[in-house]
Amino acid sequence: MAAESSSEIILNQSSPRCHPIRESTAFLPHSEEETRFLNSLRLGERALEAGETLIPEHSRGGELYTLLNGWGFRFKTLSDGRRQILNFLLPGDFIGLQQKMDIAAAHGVEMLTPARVCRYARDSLGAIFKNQPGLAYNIVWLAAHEESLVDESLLSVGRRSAAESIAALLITLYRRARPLYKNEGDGIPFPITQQHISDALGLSLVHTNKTLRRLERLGFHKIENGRLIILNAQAVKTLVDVSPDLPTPPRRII
Amino acid sequence: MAAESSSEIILNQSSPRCHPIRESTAFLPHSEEETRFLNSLRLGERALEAGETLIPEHSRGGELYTLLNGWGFRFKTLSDGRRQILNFLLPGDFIGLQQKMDIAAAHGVEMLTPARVCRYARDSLGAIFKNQPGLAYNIVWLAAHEESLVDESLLSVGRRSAAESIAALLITLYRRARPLYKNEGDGIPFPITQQHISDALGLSLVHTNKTLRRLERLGFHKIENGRLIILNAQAVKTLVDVSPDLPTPPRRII
DNA sequence: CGGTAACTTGACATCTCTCAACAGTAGTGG
DNA sequence: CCACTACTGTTGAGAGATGTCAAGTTACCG
Repeated sequence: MAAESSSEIILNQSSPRCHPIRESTAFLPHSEEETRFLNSLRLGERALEAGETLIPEHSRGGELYTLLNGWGFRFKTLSDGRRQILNFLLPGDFIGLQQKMDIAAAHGVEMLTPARVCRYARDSLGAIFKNQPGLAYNIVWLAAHEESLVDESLLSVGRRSAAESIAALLITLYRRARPLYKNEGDGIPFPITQQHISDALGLSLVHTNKTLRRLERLGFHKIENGRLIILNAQAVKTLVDVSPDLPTPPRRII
Repeated sequence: MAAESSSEIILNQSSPRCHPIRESTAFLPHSEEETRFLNSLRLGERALEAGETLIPEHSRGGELYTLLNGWGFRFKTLSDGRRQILNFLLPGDFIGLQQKMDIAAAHGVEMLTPARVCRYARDSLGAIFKNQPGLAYNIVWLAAHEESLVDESLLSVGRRSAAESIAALLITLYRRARPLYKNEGDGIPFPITQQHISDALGLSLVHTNKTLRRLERLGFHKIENGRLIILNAQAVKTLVDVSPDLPTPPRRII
């Protein structure tokens, strides 16, 4: 993650603009009208620091956000502190749907890096559904896609060995992030600690470390200077048999 | 599950009707117009046998269904046969969204009991989004709610012990199913084998059996004659700290 | 230069898995 | 009516993967 201004500023100008995601070719475009409509719903940006909580774990009916910049994750914790990361959030992801719908057992959201989110008005969902069926469709697409990520994670945690799980996670993150950072040379930014990997895969920190080192010694990947590089994608794919690449660019609300 | 006619019949009359879910008070009602609109999209029912596959694992762009009757589950498998059940499907659940949206890595769907589903026309999603924002909203609600089930399952598999996971699963199923079977006396129908529990929680069959027996000996629950009864809900809740009950009745597309 | 967070590594404990055998039940066909 | 098969459930014994504890090391930051 490039360093980003992280002062806690909430822009709320007369015409609140959210500076768009850089690599917009990575996403399906909106129509003129959709863009205009979304502009009218924006409350402006909010900047967050690394480690900051965007949504507390048991909140209800909060705001809706699109992640413009930076990484985060969704999580749940048990009363004794055990934590499970549900999935990682990358630029373009839509945040807060479950809370908005007052679904019980909603998760928390925390940032991994300094980040900017675009805030949407409280009744945006209703407005989008009434007036912009195309955008509403995007929202379901995003929800269904996020669920598919959790599905994949559940498959890992439930049925893959530690090494397979970790390899699958690295590959999945690489695939999701790579299109966003095409212009930055090899690999992707990797602001995730071993503790995060542990919490995402239901492993202990120690075992995660040992397995990660083993994969690195075997030449599968390299993590250095906060970047992840996949060195032997073919071998990793053989090891983990992940599903094939996405055929179409992801949708978005921004 | 009561025995159900399970001949492979596809009704496709001039005015295809789907016999509604019995206990409709368990769901949020539709408006007159919404009901009329849904009627126009229905292709009729399809009856399935226990064990039958409704959606094969790597299919794309299939039909959409609402489960009227009977239970099923979503699943993924690895190439060597290891299987993970993602969540269980109960009457009222909406099926096939990920496939419809051509999201890679979609799951399969299989029935646990004889079941009836209501089939919807191929372009129903678009029609609903264009014309019935309220129903479109229901679809996102259903998608977000299903994701919250997977979230909870991931928390179990990742961070709970075998006993905690199993107890949490039993409670969650009980809570979901109980409103549907209020008129049947105690407990809920329980068409789930120990192998299914294993595959849902990432456990071995043997360990599942031993843990289940232990919980039963401890007086937490009872499974007999294909029904599940929770005997000591308070104790189980203490053991697993699941989230509080849903505040509102679930939505539906039917 | 001290202090904190992240990362490493070894030794040992334990939960869960695998293997193996058997019991109960339902369906099937002779 | 009885074998026969298939599926589900049950239990014990030993093996293996992963967790826990403990002790550093490295990197970063004020």
